[in-house]
Amino acid sequence: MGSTAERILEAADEVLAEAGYEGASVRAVAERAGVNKALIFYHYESKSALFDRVIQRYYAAHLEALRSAFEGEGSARERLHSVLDAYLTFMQEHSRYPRMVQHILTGPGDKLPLVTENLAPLYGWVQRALEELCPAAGPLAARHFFVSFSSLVTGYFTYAPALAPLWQGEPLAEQALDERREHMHWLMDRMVDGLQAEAQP
Amino acid sequence: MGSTAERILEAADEVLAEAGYEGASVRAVAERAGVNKALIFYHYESKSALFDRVIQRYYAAHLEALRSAFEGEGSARERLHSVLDAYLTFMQEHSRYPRMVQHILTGPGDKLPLVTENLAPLYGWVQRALEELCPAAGPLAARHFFVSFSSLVTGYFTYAPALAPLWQGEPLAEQALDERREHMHWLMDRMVDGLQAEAQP
Amino acid sequence: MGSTAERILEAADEVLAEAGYEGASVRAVAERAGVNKALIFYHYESKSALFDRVIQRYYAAHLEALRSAFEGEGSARERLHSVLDAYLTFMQEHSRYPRMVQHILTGPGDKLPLVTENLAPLYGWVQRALEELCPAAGPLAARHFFVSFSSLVTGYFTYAPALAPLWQGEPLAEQALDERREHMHWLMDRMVDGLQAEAQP
Amino acid sequence: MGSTAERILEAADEVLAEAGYEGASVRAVAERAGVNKALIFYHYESKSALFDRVIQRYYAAHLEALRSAFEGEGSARERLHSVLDAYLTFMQEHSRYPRMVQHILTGPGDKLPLVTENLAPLYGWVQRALEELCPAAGPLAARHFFVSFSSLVTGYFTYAPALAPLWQGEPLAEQALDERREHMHWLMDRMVDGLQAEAQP
DNA sequence: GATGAATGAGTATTCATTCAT
DNA sequence: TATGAATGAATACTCATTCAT
Repeated sequence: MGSTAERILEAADEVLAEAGYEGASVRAVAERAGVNKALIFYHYESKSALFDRVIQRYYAAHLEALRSAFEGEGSARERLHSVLDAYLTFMQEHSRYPRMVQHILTGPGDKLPLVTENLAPLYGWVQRALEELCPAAGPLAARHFFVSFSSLVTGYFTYAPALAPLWQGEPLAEQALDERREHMHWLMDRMVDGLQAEAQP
Repeated sequence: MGSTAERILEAADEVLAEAGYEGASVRAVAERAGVNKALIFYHYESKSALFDRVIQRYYAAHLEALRSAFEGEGSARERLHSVLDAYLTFMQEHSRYPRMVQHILTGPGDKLPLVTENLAPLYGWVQRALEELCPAAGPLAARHFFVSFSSLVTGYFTYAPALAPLWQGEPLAEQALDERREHMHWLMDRMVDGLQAEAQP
Repeated sequence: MGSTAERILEAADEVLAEAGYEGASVRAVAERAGVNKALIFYHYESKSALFDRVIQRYYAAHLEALRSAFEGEGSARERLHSVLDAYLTFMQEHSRYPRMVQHILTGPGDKLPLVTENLAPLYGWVQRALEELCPAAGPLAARHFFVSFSSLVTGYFTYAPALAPLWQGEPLAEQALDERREHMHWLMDRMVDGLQAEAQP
Repeated sequence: MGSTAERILEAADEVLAEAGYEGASVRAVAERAGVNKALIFYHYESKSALFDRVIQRYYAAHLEALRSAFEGEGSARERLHSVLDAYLTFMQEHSRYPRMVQHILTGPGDKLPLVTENLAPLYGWVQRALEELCPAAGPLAARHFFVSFSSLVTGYFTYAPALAPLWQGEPLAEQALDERREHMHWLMDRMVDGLQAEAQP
């Protein structure tokens, strides 16, 4: 539980969130974990491998958190709301994670495969969840909604630090996040409404 | 036009897009611009100042591109569509820009003020454009739609490189972007429909 | 004893003596110590901290060498001669030190506090040693003799390299230093004679 | 009078006094003189040549100021006092100069010939002024008094910045310098007294 | 497991100097 | 005379990584 390797991983998590992969340094991780710099290379092969683990750990938890929601019963609309809830709850509990992913996605391509790999299953699930609502191609195809959902959920965490000075309170406070959740469910309903209306003119 | 200072700025733009601020090096900029490293410090005070210029240049152009759309005539719905069009066109022409902003937003806070400063006027414009449609507070307040619009527009560019292997073609190709534009106009209409329905129950 | 950190310190001592703080480079120290440049920053925080150590080491030894002479028994005249002897002996054994101090004193003020700090106790000691001989104020006050003694002792080492071509032999050779010591004791006696004569007219 | 070349020389003077040769930069001189950096190389061959000029200018004025005092009439004692006065007056009017010389003397040897060259005539004059008072060799030879006088005069300016915090007032204020002058004349008298006593036992 | 020491390649930045205009 | 642009070599300092203990 509190093993050294885990303490290092936890420290790496914090450092990665604060500095991004390029800005993060092994020394910073060692200092935060309270261990010798060389020990990090004993437990993890390299800086790159260490931070890969941090991301992988998040992805594993993320996929696990969404799987049951996708596999749930009920109408497409119900399942989508339940997925959105699970998604937002996970993000709320790990608000560093969406920021890390966005940072990797917009950074140098080296780390991109890490994201792509883990995005693939999610992409498949969303495709299936939307297949009865969406046309197979065109601007209302499932793949567009996949991007839209992802952007909407993660974007809020991306913009949060820039919004803080413009808003009255902290965008990541619990109350603010609850309101955001309502906003997103409302959006989701409008999308489903719209898709159903398109289906039967 | 092709002055050395501009060649450096152009090179810095490319390097910043590829590597992000932390990953970018002055040497890389110098090599790409084909100039001596020291010359960069002659033309720009520091690495930080150089990349600030790159961002500011984009922001100036971005705000200029949106101003006329916001100031246009017509119904709220029409103006919103026109803003969305201007927004997407600008992003399409400068697809590195949204990625840079997202990278800064999710990185260490040092460069955050640069984004906040420039986000403020945009925030004000959106508030005004939505004021007749949105309630003053709660989950349907204008500020939530500001985040949603921003996330939707920029998110596509963020996710593009990760989507490429999952989709059949390049997401930033002209045809794909046109389809995305249709998708976003459809979303915009659903939002406005929803807001108008809320207004008169 | 011959640890790497000490080898670096010794090399820094030599380099500082030869080039002065501004002229000294970390590379020069590394080369002279036969170690990697980065190792210097591992053992000492910065160039500034490294050279501070060099000076502090001298000052600690210097103060230690003079303390017993100041605390000795005997008449004021005897104690002054004994202090002068200890002072000259220390300088003779560390002839780089007075030159370093003079160089700092006449250079940019950054490093000045380092000297001031260490000069303070010496100043106090001299004040006390002279209090029964000197008036409290005016041109014969102890503080003037403090400057005069200090200048006379250190000045010889300052001028030594410039004197070498004018004199027949090396001013820092043992024999020359012994003669200089006699000169200074003679001067000291003339000063004490004079002060005593002033006291009882 | 206010020609560009002179403005540069004046700026170089100030910069040299503040930073020392190693710490001084051509850019700093250019900025202070309000001219383009390259112009300095047009008027003066190099950084080294520029600062050499600064020193040479001082030395020429210094020798000129002392020549008449050395050549004056009167007893040896009178002439020595008059030289001391001229010396101190010159230093008082150019307090940067003694500090520059001390800085060069205690720095890397490159600039040493500049000092030695100019020290030689002064050395000869003092030898002659003292020849009737001093033995030809030994600890009371003229050459020792040359060093002692020089050290005493210049040393005060060297130690001034370090003394300021220990003393009540600024050591370079006019009043303080006047008191110092008295102190040195007293010392001079004690030396001459002593030398004359040695001559006739 | 864990540490202190060590290194080569990298970082941003400043230097004195040159040259075309 | 004067300037803006340009450069190669230097600056202090940090990096991820290795290794002996």
